[in-house]
Amino acid sequence: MISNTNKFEQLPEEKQSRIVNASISEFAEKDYETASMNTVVNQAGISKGSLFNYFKTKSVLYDHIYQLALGEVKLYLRDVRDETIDLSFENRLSKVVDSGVLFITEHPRLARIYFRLVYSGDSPNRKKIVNELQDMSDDYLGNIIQDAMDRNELNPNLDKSQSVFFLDAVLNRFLKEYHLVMNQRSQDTFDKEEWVKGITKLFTKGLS
Amino acid sequence: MISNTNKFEQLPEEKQSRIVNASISEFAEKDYETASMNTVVNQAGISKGSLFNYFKTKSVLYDHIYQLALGEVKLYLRDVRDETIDLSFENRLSKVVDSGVLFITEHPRLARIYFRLVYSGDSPNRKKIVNELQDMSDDYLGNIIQDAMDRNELNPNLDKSQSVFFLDAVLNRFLKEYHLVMNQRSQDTFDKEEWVKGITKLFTKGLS
DNA sequence: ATATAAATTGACCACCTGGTCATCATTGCT
DNA sequence: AGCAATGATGACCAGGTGGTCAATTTATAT
Repeated sequence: MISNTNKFEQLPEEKQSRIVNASISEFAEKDYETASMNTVVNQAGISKGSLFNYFKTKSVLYDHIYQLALGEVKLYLRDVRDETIDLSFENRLSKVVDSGVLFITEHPRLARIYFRLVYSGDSPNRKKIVNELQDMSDDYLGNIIQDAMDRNELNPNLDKSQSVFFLDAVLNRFLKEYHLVMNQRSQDTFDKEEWVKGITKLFTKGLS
Repeated sequence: MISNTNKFEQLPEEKQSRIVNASISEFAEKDYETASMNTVVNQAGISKGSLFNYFKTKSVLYDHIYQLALGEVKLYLRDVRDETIDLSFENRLSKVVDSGVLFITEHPRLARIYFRLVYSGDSPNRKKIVNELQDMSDDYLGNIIQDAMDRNELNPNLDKSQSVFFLDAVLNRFLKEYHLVMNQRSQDTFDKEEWVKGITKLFTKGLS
């Protein structure tokens, strides 16, 4: 018995997914402190003792769910990175936004957990996790910017880490807004292409 | 007895400020659900019954504190708007950042409550409050951008609301980061001027 | 079929929450 | 001084929390 989640991973898949599903829903709906283990066990249709047998504490369960979400995000990021190496900065940026939008559409609850995590919440290990995400984003966007600088699409004398910060800020905020609009089911008034154009223009030419 | 907080406002100022102080600390440290009225009464040195006499519910107390914070923010915004009407977009932006930095420095706990509120949290009336703040920001930054467009400092064909969105995203994220760095007392490595320069450059000329 | 081991259960625990209200203390008025 | 009214108190309440564990069910091996 090496891993904490070993007991859980040896469960029949159907039971696993019932538990994961219930946990995702609960952690998406309420923040860490407010999320209830009782709700999880009821929704999953298992007993409380079992859940605490599979995951020693609430914090361990949260960590498991978070790792799932992170893994999923990484898949999307890897894909879009590989598929856009040869594109211009503008086109690449556009694809990155698309990928974020797609993730939110396909995994709205995971997106919600993500936004909860980065934008506040008192999840355990929050600092560690946020730093981890920050490093990932810095690395990811840093590469895209560096490539564009190498091709003279962006000013090669840029403060790279600052530029990454700005890019990250705008992308994250945009995706957060998109997530919100999606959840309110009023996406009709939301012209994604117009926004993508605006973002790329801002970063290439500014507002003047 | 018209207002809900009337009883509270008739208290001796010293007692009022003890209660306000304790409340600010508690709501700054924990989010709404987790913040404890017991902690507030202990810290303020009053009895529980009294607190619930002054503020009928936790939510009413929170609202009172939030209104205080909002009022304070508005003072800063009004000041910087009035003082910078004649400045160029760049200089004006710089002053806005300065003002935000000053607010965070002088009211770190209120800033924390603010960030908690906008970036997540399940405060009561959250949606209403966030919309209120959003409108305020839209109005405020919208004016600055409009002025710059009128002077041909920014492209007059800009999508204004989009530009406001971007500006708001970057400014907020920057201030959030600044607030974080301040709280870790490691501001030595933080070159504010360099960041202000970077922000104004991004919005005027982009990254190329 | 039986004995053993492993998995599952839910009543139960100590603790904390927002909120109440009978009781007591203080004040102001005559 | 005595009375009334108002203010302050904290024990108390119902309800919820994360977590435990003796007892029971289920699976395995012979």
